[in-house]
Amino acid sequence: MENISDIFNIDPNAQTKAYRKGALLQSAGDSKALTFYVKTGLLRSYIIDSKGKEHIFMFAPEGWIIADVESLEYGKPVELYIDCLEDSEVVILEKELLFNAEASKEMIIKNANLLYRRLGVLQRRVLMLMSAPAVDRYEYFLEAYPNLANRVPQRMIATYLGITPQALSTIRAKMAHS
Amino acid sequence: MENISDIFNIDPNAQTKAYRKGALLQSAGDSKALTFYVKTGLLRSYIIDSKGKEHIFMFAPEGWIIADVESLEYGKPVELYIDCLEDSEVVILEKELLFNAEASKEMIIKNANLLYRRLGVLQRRVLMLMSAPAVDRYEYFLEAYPNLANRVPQRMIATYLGITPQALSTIRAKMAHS
DNA sequence: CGTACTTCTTCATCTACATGAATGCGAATG
DNA sequence: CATTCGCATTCATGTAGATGAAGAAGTACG
Repeated sequence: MENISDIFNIDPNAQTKAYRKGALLQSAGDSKALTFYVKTGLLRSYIIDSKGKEHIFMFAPEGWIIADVESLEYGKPVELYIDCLEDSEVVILEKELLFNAEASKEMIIKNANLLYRRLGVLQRRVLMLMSAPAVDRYEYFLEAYPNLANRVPQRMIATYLGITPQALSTIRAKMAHS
Repeated sequence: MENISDIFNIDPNAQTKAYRKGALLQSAGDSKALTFYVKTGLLRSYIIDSKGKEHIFMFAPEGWIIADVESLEYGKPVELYIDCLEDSEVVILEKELLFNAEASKEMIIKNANLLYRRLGVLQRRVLMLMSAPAVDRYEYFLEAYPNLANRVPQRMIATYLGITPQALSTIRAKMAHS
């Protein structure tokens, strides 16, 4: 996750919509996946698995873009819920806007490079999930997103890391004792 | 993982290098991360964790591109090993070629969209690693990459799924019994 | 042909983390 | 102010998958 603010040909005067904390912007099963640019506030995307458990895919603070890319790109049913963790102002984007032919070449290259960086972030995420124990994933999260740790509840950090809130609690307890 | 062949402004006459099965093309600790386009054969990228265990990040059959994107984009030390699972012909790319200003706008848009699709694939991978049990991940792998399952030894599929070869063996035994 | 090597499998044991329940606490709400 | 509710914590128990060892079968190579 790196900041992709003021990019993606986003018209700073584009019409924004305001949502209250807790508002649900997209739901699994929706007919069409949307793309949101976050001007202010904080969004998250997550799935609910077959046992009813939440798993957070990503957080999107101001300047970020968040979407169900798999659904957008492969036409699969929408699977990611997207909601507000804080009061937020967002712009709803058409996916085609990101790389449309009207944009300047420089802008497209800029956007493409940002996507490429996202790949780097996801590479890290996959490798951590496969190879690192929960405590290491937590420490990496704290380093990589220090401000987020203060804005989101522990239980959400836990489901982002792929563990339960209880497990995170004991990890934190152990870390405090040393 | 979808096919990204004949894209990425790859000159079909570009000079290719031939490598034998088992050849190591990139190693953790290398000073500069490389990008490989696979013309024929099969490559993989993987890390070796602190306990000496391998974890495969991805396979790259003919037509694919493979690289340590995190190192390329964030200037981090090279962490991914890349080697040949079959005799292969590859083209070594400069990263800048992907989105350079000389390429046509259409080509850049094409490339950017391919990157976007890769994001969709990685989204799926992360969600599976977080929420799905090993047996589901294996079944998804078989569906998504049916031909790879025949070209790659079980133990590598296991480390791609994030489990041990023993665990995969018992999963397969159970699946055969039903 | 025999030896070595790799892959796959099975089993016994161990461990990281999940699950479920109980408690305390602070913030929101009437 | 009292009540509720969400969040974090702790504990007792359960389980998916790891670990380590050992054997069977296939393959490479002298």
